[in-house]
Amino acid sequence: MVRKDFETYLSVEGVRIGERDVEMLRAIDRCGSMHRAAEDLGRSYAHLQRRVDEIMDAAGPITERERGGADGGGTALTDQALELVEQFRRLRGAFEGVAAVTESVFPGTVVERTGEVATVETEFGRVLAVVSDERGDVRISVRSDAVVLTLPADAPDREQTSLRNQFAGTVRDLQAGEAVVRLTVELDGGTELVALITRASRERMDLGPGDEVVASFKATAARGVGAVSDREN
Amino acid sequence: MVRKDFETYLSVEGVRIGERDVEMLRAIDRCGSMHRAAEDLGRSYAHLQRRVDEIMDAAGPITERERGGADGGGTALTDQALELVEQFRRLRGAFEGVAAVTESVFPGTVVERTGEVATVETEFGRVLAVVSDERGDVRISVRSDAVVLTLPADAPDREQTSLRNQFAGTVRDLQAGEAVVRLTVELDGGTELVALITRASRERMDLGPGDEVVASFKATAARGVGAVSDREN
DNA sequence: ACCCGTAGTATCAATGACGATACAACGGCG
DNA sequence: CGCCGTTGTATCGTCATTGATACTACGGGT
Repeated sequence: MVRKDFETYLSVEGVRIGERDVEMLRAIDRCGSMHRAAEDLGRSYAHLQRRVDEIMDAAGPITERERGGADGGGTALTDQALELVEQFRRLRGAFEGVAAVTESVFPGTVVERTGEVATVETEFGRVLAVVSDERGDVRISVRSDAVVLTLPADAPDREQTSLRNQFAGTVRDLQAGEAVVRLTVELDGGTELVALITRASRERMDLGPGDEVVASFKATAARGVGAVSDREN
Repeated sequence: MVRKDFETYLSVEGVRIGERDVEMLRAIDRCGSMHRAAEDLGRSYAHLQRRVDEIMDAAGPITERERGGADGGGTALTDQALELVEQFRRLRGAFEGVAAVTESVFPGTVVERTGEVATVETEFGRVLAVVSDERGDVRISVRSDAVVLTLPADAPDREQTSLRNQFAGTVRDLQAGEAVVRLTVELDGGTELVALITRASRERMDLGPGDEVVASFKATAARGVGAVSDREN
């Protein structure tokens, strides 16, 4: 089975700060010196030091270094460096979220567009989605953690919310995890849309197979990509 | 300024299929033979062929090849390969969405947790968020494309929807793009939450600075990461 | 029988990343 | 003054990736 995978980077001034760099910065922070950090990570001091300099050149004052003295000196990270590390971890966390989540995919046709947002005709109705530059036939993919379920009686007025895409359906499958429940909702035309909601939400709404629900998602949570084959023959 | 960056992969049987591989597959599809694909991409046939074999070993029948004949033979992609390419593009699209979107970050403290979902105490109230394994002080980051805005009069009943996190606030800043508007909402305690909604949504709801709104987001759209420094001293 | 463009394989060279090693400079302390 | 653990810098060897090159095998046309 294919697994979604990724690598995270923060690019600044042409330098890409990756996982390895962040581990390096954390080791320096932890150890208080680049020598001990290098030893701790099992890598050479020379290249570690050179890499820190490269990052400093691009990203600004990331370290404060002292040499000589009773303890021989040392290197400390600046707050700016810690902020960088934290930003990296937030970004990686967001990517992990994408990689961990299943998505629902269905075909459609772009019928209108304004900038990046397009109206796509599908089997179950019109969907607003982010479509970068394709036109014609596309496949829409909706992150299942972006799908909001509402009981039909309480469905918000379409005019009064930024939740543009709303579709009625019935709950089919239900897989309970430790904290999160994976619900499959069948829309018109038989299209299946997966929604990820917390266990507590499912219990409060008392959802189960056969129940009618309204599934909603924002236009910015739906993305369209075009057909793939450019075959010449 | 730092830019969010990433590389996308699909891993199958220990082989990581990346951007370069997908470009290779598309070139084969486009050109009809590996030789012409190699030339088209400006890379050597030998390694391209070897790489295709590696991917075939891992991912199954990706190509159908013929040699000899009037045209000398050629290589075609199977539907399975096209599906793989499309899956890659969908994944990359999802990552692009994450990288393009701004996020709102605010500090909080984990007060309770069930599996990956934690209740986090913040300046403006309790937030349900996905927190992998941290405890104590964390920073919550909310993707701004996951924030749903509703007019207070029409705010959905908390009990009847899977939108767990709801906070009242007032619109402060408003930056209009071509198709998408970036709204800053000030919550209790002065915390600022950024929401990305379509231009049409903003017009329909007639939102502007000073207006009261309810900002909502799902627990699965909020992620917490722990403090970064493990300093020993 | 030969030609041609393809698939398939083996081998060498260039490149880049990185560890290993060596050495100078620094500065408080005994 | 010399010791020590740092920060810096330069150089060399190793390894992995990949382009370059050369070769064989294939099979339908001419």
